[in-house]
Amino acid sequence: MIELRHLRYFVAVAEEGHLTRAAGRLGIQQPPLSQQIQALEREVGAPLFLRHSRGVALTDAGQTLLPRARAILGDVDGALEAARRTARGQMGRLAVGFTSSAAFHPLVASLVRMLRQSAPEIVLSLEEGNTQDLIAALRANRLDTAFVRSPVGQPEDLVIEPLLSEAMVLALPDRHPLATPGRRKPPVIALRDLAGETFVLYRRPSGPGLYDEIIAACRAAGFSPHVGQEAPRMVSTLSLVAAGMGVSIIPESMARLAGDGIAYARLDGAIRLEAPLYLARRKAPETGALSRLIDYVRAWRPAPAS
Amino acid sequence: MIELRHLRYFVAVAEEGHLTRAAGRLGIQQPPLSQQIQALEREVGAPLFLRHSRGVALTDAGQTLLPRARAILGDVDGALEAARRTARGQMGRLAVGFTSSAAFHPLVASLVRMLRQSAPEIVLSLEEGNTQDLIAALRANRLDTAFVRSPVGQPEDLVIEPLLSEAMVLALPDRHPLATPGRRKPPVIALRDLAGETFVLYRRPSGPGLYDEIIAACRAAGFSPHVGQEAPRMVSTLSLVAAGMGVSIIPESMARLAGDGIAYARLDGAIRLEAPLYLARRKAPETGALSRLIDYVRAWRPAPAS
DNA sequence: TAAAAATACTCCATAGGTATTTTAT
DNA sequence: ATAAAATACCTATGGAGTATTTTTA
Repeated sequence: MIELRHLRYFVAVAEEGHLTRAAGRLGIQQPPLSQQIQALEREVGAPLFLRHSRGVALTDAGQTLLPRARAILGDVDGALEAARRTARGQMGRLAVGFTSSAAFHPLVASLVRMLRQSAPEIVLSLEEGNTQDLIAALRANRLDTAFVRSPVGQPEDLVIEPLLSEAMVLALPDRHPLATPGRRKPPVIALRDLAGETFVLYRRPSGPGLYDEIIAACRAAGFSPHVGQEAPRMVSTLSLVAAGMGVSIIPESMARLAGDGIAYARLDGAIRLEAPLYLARRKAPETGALSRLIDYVRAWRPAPAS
Repeated sequence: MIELRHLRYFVAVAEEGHLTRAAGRLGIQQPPLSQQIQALEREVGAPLFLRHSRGVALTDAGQTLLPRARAILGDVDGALEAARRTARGQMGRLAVGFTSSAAFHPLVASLVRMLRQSAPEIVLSLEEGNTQDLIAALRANRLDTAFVRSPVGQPEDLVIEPLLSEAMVLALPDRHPLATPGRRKPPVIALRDLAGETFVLYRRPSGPGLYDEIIAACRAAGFSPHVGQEAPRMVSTLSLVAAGMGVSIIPESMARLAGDGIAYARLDGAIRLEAPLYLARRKAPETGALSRLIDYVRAWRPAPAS
């Protein structure tokens, strides 16, 4: 059975044109080298060298083999090095999912920037979806990790790690009486002032979420909100708000989506409305690129002036 | 030091997802396989498999390595097979030289056709030159073999093997009184009828050759030929004949170059004028493609109706 | 508890070392 | 006569085998 040793020895002999010198270079004696070359020739079924009294020269078969042997030895080194880089998280593929609202968070944007820059050999595939779908994709190994907004409990096979929590803000049509377009800083509005408003809210397909929290906060502020429209995705609420269908309460990071026709206001209420961000992943030991991502998002802090 | 064995075992384990099953497939026991995989992981510096209680699964590093390992194992097989094909003369490169007069011989044409057809992986390089240059190129390893017309003695380092000998024919301008354009078969002309003609002859840069033979044959026929022009290459004599500068005596195979303005005639004389064809090569053991060529030209016989 | 991998040890095949012979110029 | 490769023989590393333990679901 042929081994890399045979190819290493063959290349050395071809380069030296001399068994004894090649043996020296390889750190072995001439007789075992002679035997290994003979074993290789037996495997090939034809001589690779012509024996002269001043050394050896490649036969045609040897000339054919030499560049291929060199390439194989280089490929082996390259393959091992690629595996090492992958283990170090400098290479590989990483499938990251996120809910539509997380897509606008500066953490996600800066993560992508960091990976592109410091580990360009990582093939990043980003996938947007609702929390349900993302969790299913994680379980099906179609994603390595996902940024989600709802805790989803703590399933046996997954780790749902809280990363940060951000304030929620009020989004309202810019022609709305509560919007004050002239001002630089967003106004602060008390939650109870929204008692008469129509709300446009994102509702998770199943289970509790921000929806329930918002309802609860309004109740605590003394009114039961009138929900005029429920949106299937958090981004769609913004379109509906811009269209004047009502007001909405959204994570602060989405306010950077300063689309036409929308104004934002800070909220003041009895219950502070917070939108948490979680990182979900399988319990299986994180590998390479993923642990790099985890390290990064754990250490991440919002840029001071943003 | 990593060996192909490690890669073979790695691929088997990756494909089976199970050390014990992979060991069965490889015809070894599980413990040594476990050790070899560990040795590979030590070499890589990172685990390639995640051990579960139902088998093993590839890590990211393992996933990176797997296609590369497969490619390497395939390349090794391919390299050995290429060497074998080269040894069999089905592959490789072959540099063949020939004098300008041999270029038109059907043997050379059929040789090229045979190689193109039955061994397309042989890269043929053809080079034309005078005998001197061809011999020098052979010695300098720039050619593997050459078809020449003059014996050049039998140098120590070369083998000059006679292949065949062909009749020489008379080439004369087609308006010449001896030319009889109406006839299908070339006329037979006695050498002594050329006593009054002007000859255009190819003369080797050094040493004797066809030139001397032709002069000798004319003398035997009772006259000393009047040489009007000497040409540096045999093909050039034909141009000169076509231009009416005189008549020439050329190998039969060149008569197929039926250029405008030239007629051919068979010769009858006291000395039969023959043009031999030799194959020259180095004494070094012929390899692969060359021995294929040699076998072919030795066995070659002119096609019956040509 | 069961299934699989890892460890501990033993053995032997063979890579590699030493001494010598053969070969080719 | 010399330089190099091949052969013969010996040694010992490590690959593979057997028995057992450890690990994890």
